[in-house]
Amino acid sequence: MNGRTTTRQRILDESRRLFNERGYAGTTIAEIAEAVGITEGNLWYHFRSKLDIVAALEDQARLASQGYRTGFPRDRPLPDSYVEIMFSAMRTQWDYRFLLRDALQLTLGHGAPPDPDMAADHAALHGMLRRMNKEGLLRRDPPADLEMLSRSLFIVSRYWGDYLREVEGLERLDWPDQERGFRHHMAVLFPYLTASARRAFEAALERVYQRARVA
Amino acid sequence: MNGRTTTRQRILDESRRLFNERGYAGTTIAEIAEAVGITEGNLWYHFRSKLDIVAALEDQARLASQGYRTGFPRDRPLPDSYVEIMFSAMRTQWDYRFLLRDALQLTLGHGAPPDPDMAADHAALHGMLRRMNKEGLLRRDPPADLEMLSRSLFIVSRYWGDYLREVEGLERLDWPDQERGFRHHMAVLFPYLTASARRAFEAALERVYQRARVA
Amino acid sequence: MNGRTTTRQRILDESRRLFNERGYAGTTIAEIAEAVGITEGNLWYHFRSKLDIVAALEDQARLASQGYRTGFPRDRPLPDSYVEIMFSAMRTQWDYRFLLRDALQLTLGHGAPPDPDMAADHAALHGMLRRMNKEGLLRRDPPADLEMLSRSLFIVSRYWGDYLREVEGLERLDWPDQERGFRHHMAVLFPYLTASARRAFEAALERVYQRARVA
Amino acid sequence: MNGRTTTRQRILDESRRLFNERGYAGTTIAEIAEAVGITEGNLWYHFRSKLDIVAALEDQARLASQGYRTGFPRDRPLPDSYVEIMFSAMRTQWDYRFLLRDALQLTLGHGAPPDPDMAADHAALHGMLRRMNKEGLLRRDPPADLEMLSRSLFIVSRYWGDYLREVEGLERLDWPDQERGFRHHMAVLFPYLTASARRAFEAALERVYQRARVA
DNA sequence: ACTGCCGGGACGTCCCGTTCGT
DNA sequence: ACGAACGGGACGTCCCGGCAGT
Repeated sequence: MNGRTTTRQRILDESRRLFNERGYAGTTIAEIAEAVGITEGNLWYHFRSKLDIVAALEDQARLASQGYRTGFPRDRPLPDSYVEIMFSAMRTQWDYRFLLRDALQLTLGHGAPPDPDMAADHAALHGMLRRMNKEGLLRRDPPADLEMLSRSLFIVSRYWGDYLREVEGLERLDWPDQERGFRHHMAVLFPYLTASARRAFEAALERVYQRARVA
Repeated sequence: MNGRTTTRQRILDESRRLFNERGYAGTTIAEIAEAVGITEGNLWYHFRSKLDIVAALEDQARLASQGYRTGFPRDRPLPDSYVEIMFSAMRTQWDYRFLLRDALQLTLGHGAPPDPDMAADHAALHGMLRRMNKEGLLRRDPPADLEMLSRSLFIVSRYWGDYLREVEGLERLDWPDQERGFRHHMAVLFPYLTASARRAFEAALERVYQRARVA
Repeated sequence: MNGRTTTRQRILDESRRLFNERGYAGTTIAEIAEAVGITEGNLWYHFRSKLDIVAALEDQARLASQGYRTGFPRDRPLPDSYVEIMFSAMRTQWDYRFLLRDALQLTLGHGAPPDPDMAADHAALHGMLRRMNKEGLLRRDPPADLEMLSRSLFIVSRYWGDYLREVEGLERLDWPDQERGFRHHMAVLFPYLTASARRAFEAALERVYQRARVA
Repeated sequence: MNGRTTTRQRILDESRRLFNERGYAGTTIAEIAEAVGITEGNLWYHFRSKLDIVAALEDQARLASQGYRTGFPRDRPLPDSYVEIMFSAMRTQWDYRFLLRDALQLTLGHGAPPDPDMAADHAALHGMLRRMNKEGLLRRDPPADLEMLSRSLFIVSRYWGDYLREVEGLERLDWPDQERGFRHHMAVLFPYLTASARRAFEAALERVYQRARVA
């Protein structure tokens, strides 16, 4: 309609939305076409099969997650990196949540392994915790099992959106909701932090909040 | 075949399994009938529609969750109640996980509210934390936001199974896996407990483990 | 409608007719269903895919051709066996001609070998010629290459129907047409027969004709 | 790409190949466009419909068959004309075989008559046999029914390619295969020839073979 | 309680013809 | 001459609900 090749992107956006809302199998080609405002025939021109759309969305998700995992300068203070990466990861995992939720259906038959990017996100989190431990940000008193702690933290941020949807009936994840999710993530991490580390995290959080409110 | 009304139960069991594995929309009546070993016509005799099966499964799930929420004697020590209830909740939420995951598809159209039992599970957890606080099992030092803590704890136990499936590729939740999940739940709770409370929880955990290994 | 399981057979009959007339790809499921007088949904109950119909027709054809290849008593005079087998083969090859004509489309993808029954028919013909040679029914003067002769004979009877359709525009193969085809087959064989063998074949032919006219 | 109007010819070549291999209905516009290496929109520029392609191919076939039917000098010895015409006819009938095989689908609806060129080829063959009879090349002993003989001969050469494909699984008709086919054609004609005519045909055959091996 | 059969409709796919812009 | 994009509809598949018969 407006730009040149926007139709393809509009298809991807609407597909992602519908897949997330109704699941892959619960979404029909006709619904996608209608949401985009084109005919099914035209949709077929852009993507020859429903799985082709998923493949394109997978590429998008991969690009996004690689972006925030490698895109932050190593010399930044750890709390800032931690907060920013976790926020980006939460957002991406939510935006493409059907990829994980319906993974079993999507790979049914050609037995693909579980998504490697999920594990990569978790590994990044685990790595940051180890670095925080080395740099003395974690308390020694209740000795933390970093592996277990990182997994719990991962779960809280990964499934925060699903929790909201299932328990509170929300269908969209606005900024305040995401902020709340991150606070729950932090509620798990905080008792393991030293007093000074807590202050550093609070400050880092505040910086991200302000930037987000501007945008 | 053997008993009188076993067919109905076999239908429910297989449906639950398939719905969990492939999602509601991704499972066909024919697949259910074939898995049970009966014809589609016979299946129709027992349940007139696919949603009727879901309704029956919802009743089962409701009965189960009400059972463990009200079935424990009030005079038991809190740690024992906590551990047993959380274990039962984890199991039930996993066994009927499609009810939550596909809730949006299942209520699509007749706009039903989000599942009340989920909120009830969370409320029970919240209530136990408040009682634990009153009885002095929680530390005062890092003052816990009980609402937030209970939500994080809920998320860890509720989505532990999904995490395993998505990240580690598991398709079944055996006892060791459930035990691991509960340890992650505990890793979140422990830094908020007093030293004596921790010992009480460890003992309660051990009792449940032994009982489980016997069965 | 009338009998118990006739629907399945009616589907096979109409499918065979339409596949022969319009080719496999040129025939639609809707056309078959309409020709049978049932809905597409019901047709799907009997055959879950278009290729399933073809598979069932292949079985029918295999049974028929095995029938006439093994069903004739070995002690009959050779000319009678020859005539009867060739007639039956002509009929079956015509009735299921789409199986051969569209073989490439039907096996496209799962690279099946060419139909073995065709080769079996040709082998049976070759074998009869060898027996005729041993028993002195063939002339020695223009020494026949039996392999080549049997192939030419096979081609004339196999493609007689196609010839009629393509050149004379016929769509059905009535008895007089089949008889004409067999005469062309015989026109190829006769110059290779001894005088007495010719008379024996003429008599065998006459017997088949009379039987056919009665039926 | 290279020449100006080559695209049109490339379309015709690939279409003919695909139609022969998969049948008219079994071939899609998209497949043709992909085989040629152009877009469907561009293909539409050259041929507005699938049937337009067929019409152009029919013209090509007509031109070719008229060429070999009228292109041979009348004063050549009969055996040479016979052999050369039959070879050319075999080749053309094979190259455009889908025109005959799928004739029913192609004319479905606007009830066209069967292809006149087929009859013309057969008429030419019949005419040559009559001339051969007049010039004493045929034996009197087993008196040949020229009409029937010419039809059998026609069938053997016309369907030789189909026979190879159906029974021997070949997909291409190389020169040795075509030569074999012509030998089978000759195996039908030979017993009707006089001894001297046979020698003349053998010599004519040899001349064609040598010319073919050079090219 | 269970089977065989059936109808209507939806889904994913895909095809053919067409229009634009370059 | 050619590529990008598109519309409308058909095809094969398949699903869900339903009923007669036993």
